[in-house]
Amino acid sequence: MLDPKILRNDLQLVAEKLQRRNFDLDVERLSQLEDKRKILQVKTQELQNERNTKSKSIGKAKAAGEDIQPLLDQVADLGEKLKQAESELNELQDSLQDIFLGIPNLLDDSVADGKDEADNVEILRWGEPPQFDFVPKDHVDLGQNRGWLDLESAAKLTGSRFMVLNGPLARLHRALIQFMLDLHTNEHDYQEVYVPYMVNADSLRGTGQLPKFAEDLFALKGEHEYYLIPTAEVPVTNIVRDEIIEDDRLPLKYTAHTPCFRSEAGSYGKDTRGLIRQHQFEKVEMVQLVRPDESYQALEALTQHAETVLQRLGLAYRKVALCAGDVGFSSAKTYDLEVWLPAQQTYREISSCSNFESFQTRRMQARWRNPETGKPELLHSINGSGLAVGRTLVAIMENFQDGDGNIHIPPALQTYMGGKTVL
RNA sequence: GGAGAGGUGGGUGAGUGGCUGAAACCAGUUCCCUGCUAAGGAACCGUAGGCGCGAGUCUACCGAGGGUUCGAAUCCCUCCCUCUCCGCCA
Repeated sequence: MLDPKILRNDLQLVAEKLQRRNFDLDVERLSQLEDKRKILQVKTQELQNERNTKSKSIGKAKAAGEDIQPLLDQVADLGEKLKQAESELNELQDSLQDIFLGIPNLLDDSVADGKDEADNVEILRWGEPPQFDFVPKDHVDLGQNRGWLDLESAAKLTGSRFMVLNGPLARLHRALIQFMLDLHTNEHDYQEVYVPYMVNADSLRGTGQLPKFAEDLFALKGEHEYYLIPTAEVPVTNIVRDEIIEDDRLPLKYTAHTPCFRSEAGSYGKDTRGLIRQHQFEKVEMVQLVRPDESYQALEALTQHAETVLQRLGLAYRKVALCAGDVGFSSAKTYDLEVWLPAQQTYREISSCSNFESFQTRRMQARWRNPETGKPELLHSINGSGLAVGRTLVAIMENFQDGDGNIHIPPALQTYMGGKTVL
């Protein structure tokens, strides 16, 4: 959510900035509602004031043993008027809130203009895409040839966009998770957390998935209104919801491995082959909660932490800064890391690292106590994948295959594979 | 699932219809005293919002939402959560 003060005072400016994302803000309607709100709020508060004062004087009169009936008569119709004013005001504030919750974050000035992913800005490339003296297979062929990947069973068990892994591939998948968690906790100073895989609606509102993106989520049936998490970002960031963090605890750096569940509504026909786009996938996530003036520095560092995973594995990748049209709803600035996939002869997203500034923390009232002012102020939140495990598995299979259908295990993972060097 | 207890400001914890936005203590900030890494004293010290150039002033908030009342932290209802005991269980 944007700062309501900016929305009140600089509505026109906000609208202009949002144009960069192709978001049309209904300035007219918003300022009309806002004007109405002001009038109604003043009126309501005046009525409340009147009620409070009169009630107090009734209390005093009663204590003094006076007849309070005349005073009671005075406030006879006040209650009705007040009740109506209050409910009108509530209604108005609810609709303002609905509008506010639907407005995306303002972009950082460094974000380039652009319409879609074609306009993203490449920052760097790392590593050389491998050269093969044979036609490289894709991960589906590689996996199915050895019986490691069983999509038929997954379809039987559940449906499309799920996977069953067997034997060594299942182990490699697990090894990747351990490797990533160890790297971030041992070398990057993150605290590992284990969190629920189901969350309530408040948490999803906090990080921005609700109310606007409900169709991307799996909602549970039953007595609880719970949702499967689409990313660890949701439970981990919401740890600080409604909290005031003392300065000496900052920055908070969390890492967590969780499954992620996405309905992938609206992506029909996209990436239907293989493991690139699944309803359920594993991810190791990094989340930081930092002082506002440190958040862009933290974004660079966090992105670097994700890059380190790729570098240690020896996977070629490129880093791109998303353009205005491609940055997500809640983010002010986003870097994507894209790993080289030989079968597709292209770079594919494997990590997304964003600075949300105070967009999420305002929704969840996550604050810190600024020692300079002594006052609670909003934190900034940063997160990024480090990395998406399923896609990393795909990248390893495809990049480290040989002509005989073997997968060579990167040295960094070998200790996690019991010393094995080849799958 | 059954029985009971409870949810109050950054923390601990009083408060059972008006004088309580909330005692006291701890933490914090400022000042005083003290010639020294101690101790003592005083003042300030919740969050959000409205109006006002401003000093200021008004409103809301005591788990959440309803209700009763001129008036609710306090009474009633529903829900959520925590703790204790019993049952069940990976």
